[in-house]
Amino acid sequence: MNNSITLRDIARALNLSTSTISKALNDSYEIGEETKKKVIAYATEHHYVPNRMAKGLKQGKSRSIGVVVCSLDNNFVAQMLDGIDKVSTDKSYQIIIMQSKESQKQEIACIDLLYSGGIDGLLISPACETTDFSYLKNLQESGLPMVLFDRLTDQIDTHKVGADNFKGAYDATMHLINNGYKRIAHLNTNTKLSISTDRLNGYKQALSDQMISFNPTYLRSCDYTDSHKLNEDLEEAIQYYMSLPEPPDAIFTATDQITTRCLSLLNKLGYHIPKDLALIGFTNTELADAMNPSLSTIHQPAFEIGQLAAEKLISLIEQKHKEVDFETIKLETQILVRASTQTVPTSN
Amino acid sequence: MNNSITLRDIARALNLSTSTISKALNDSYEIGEETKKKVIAYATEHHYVPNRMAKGLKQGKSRSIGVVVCSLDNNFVAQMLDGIDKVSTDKSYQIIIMQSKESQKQEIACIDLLYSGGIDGLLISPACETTDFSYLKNLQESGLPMVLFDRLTDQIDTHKVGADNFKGAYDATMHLINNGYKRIAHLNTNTKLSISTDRLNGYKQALSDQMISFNPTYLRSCDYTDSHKLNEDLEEAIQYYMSLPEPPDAIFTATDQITTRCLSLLNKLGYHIPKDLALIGFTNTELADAMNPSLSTIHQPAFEIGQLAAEKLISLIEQKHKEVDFETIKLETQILVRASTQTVPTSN
DNA sequence: CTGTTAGCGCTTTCAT
DNA sequence: ATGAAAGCGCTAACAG
Repeated sequence: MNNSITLRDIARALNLSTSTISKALNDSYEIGEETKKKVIAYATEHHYVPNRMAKGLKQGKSRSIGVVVCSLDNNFVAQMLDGIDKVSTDKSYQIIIMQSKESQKQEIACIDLLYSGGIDGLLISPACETTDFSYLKNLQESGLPMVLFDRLTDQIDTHKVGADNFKGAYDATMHLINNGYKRIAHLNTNTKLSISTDRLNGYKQALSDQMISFNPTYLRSCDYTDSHKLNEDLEEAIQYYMSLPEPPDAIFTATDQITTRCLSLLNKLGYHIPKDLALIGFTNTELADAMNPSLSTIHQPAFEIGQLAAEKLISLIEQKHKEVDFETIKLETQILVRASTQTVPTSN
Repeated sequence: MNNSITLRDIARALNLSTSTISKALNDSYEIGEETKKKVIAYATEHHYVPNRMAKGLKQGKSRSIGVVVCSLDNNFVAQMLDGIDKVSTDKSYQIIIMQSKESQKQEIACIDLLYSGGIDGLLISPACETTDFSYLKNLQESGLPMVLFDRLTDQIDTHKVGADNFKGAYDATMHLINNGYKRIAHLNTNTKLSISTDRLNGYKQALSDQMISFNPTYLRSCDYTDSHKLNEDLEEAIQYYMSLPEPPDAIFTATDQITTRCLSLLNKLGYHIPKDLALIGFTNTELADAMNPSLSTIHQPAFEIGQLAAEKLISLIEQKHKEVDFETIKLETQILVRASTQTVPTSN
C-alpha cells in the first residue's frame, strides 16, 4: 500500500505541526502565505499524496460511490458506466464498480462490500433475479443515499433514472405494424423488473391500438441469468415460433443481448431477414449499421442515463439533511430504422 | 457514509471490550466459544459491517486494486475487466476502475487518485498517448506493485500480460496472402506502445516471408485519442488507398475500434467486401458472425489476459518482500476466418 | 498565525 | 480468556 510521506513527515522536516501542514495544504485562511508556499513546495517536491482512508475515516465520508451492475462485459452497461464515470470524475468522486452477474446473492455481497468500504452513496441497476428489495430498503433507511438506474422497481422510493421503455417498445411495435407486419412476436427476459414489464406493456398497447389482439403464443421469455442458457432459450423460442401453424412475421426483442443474438441465430438457422421474419429490438450496438442485414433498433440514451443517475445521487449525497421529493426520470428512446424491418412481407 | 454500528457499540451492548469483539469477529483463538457465539449473534442481528477504511488505515493495506484502462465503453476492455474482476472477487480484493481516455495527463490523475486511495497494487493498460513512463517507474520504486496488461512497454520492469500481437498480425497477413491477396494495406494506431509496433512487425514479417516487399504507402496510422477524429482519419485513409494507382486488395486492421469501424465505413462508401477489398483485423466483437459480410478476425483472449494479470498482481502484493523474476506473458491469439477474406480477387 | 489535542474505527501488543 | 492502551494519517476544535 501507499507508503508515501505523511503530514507528520512534512511537519518534522519543516519544524511545524501537522495541523499547520494540513491547513496549509487545504489552503486555510489561518495560514500565512509564506508558510503555505514552503509547505506546498516541500509537498510537491516529495510527492506527498494524502491518504484517502485516513481522511475518509476522519471526515465520515469517502467521496466514493458504489456502482452495481449486472455485468461489465455488456455494451449497454459500459455506455452507462461511462456516463456515470464522467460525472463522478467531474465532481471528484471515485466510483467502485461491481457486478452482480444477475444473481441476487452476489448483488448483496457486492453491496455489503461497498457499504463496508465506506461509500457515500449507491448507484444500482438490480440483477434480473432480484425480487426482494428489503435489503436495499434497509440500507436506505439506515441513511445510505441511493439511485436506481436502468432497471427500476416500485418497491423502493428514491430517485430513479431509466429509459422510457414503454414508449420504446410501443414505437418498435407500431413501426412493425405500420410496415405491414401483422403477426408480431415478442422475446423478452424472465425478470419482474420494470424493463421487462414496461416493454411488454408498450408492445401490447401498440397491438391493441391497432386492433390486433395479443396472442400469448407469440410471447416468450428467456433466462437471462446465464449466457449459455440464453442462447438455448432463444434457439428454442425461434424453433417454437417457426413451427407454429401461423408463425410470426416479425419479432420485437427486448434487450441488447437478446436482439443481437437473435439476429445471429436467425442467420445461422437460415432464415432470411426481413423476408422470412423482420427483426427490431432494443440494443445500443454501434455495429447495427454493419450487420447482416443492417438492424433496426431501439436505442437508449445510455450515457445520459448514467450521467443523470450520478448527478442525482451526488445531489442526494450533498444535501443529505434536506427533505427531497424523489423523481423517476424516463429518458426518450430513439427508433433507428434499418433494413431488418424494411420489406413488407408477401401478402396473405 | 456508512453509519452502521461499530465495534464499540457491540462492546458496550455486551459489556465487553472492543478488542474482545474484534478478536471474536476475527475468530481468534484467544476468545472463548461462548463469547464468540454471543458476539457473532449480536453482530449479525444488528448488521454489523466492518469499516474498511479504519481497517485499511490500521493495517496499512486496503485489499483493493486500482485498474486503469483507456475506456470503459470498449468491448475488448470490458472483457479484460471481467477477467480481472473474476480473480479479484475470488481473492476478495476490490477493484477500482478508472479511465484515461487515452490521455497521459488524465492517466496520471487516475493513478494519483488510486494511490491516495490506498490501493495495494496497480493494474494498468497505458494510454496510447503515454510515452514517458517515469511516473509509473517512480511509483514502482516507492513500493507499489504493478502489472501491465494488454498494452506493454519495455520501459518498465515488472510482470506484463498481453496477447501475442506479433503472431496474431503475422497470422492475419499470412492468411490474406494465402488467400491470394497481394497488395495488403495495414491500418494501425499512432501510438508507440507494443500493441502497435508488434502488430506492424508481424505484418512486415509475413510479407517478407512471402517475398512481398513492404510498401510504405500501404501503411497508415489513425489518431486513436478521439473517437470522432478516428473516423475521419479512417475515412481519409481509405480514400487515399483507393485513389492509389495500385490500390490495395486487402486491409489488415490493428485494433478493435479500427476494424469494426472500417467495415462500417467500407460499406458506407459502397465498396464490396471482399470483392473490392478484403478485410481482417483484431477485434473481439461477438457480432463478427452477424456482420455484413461476416468478418474475419484476430481474436484475443481478453478475459484470460485480465485474469492472469490480476493473478500476477495479487501474487506480487502478497509476497511483497521476496525477490521475483518478472515475466512477460504473451497469450495466443486466434484467427477466425469468415466471409470478409474469402473471395480470391479477380486475377491481374 | 501556529500548535495541542482528541478522535474517526479498527487491530495488536502487552498486561492481567 | 479478556481488557487497556497505543496508533494508523488525518482534520477540527480550541488554545495560545
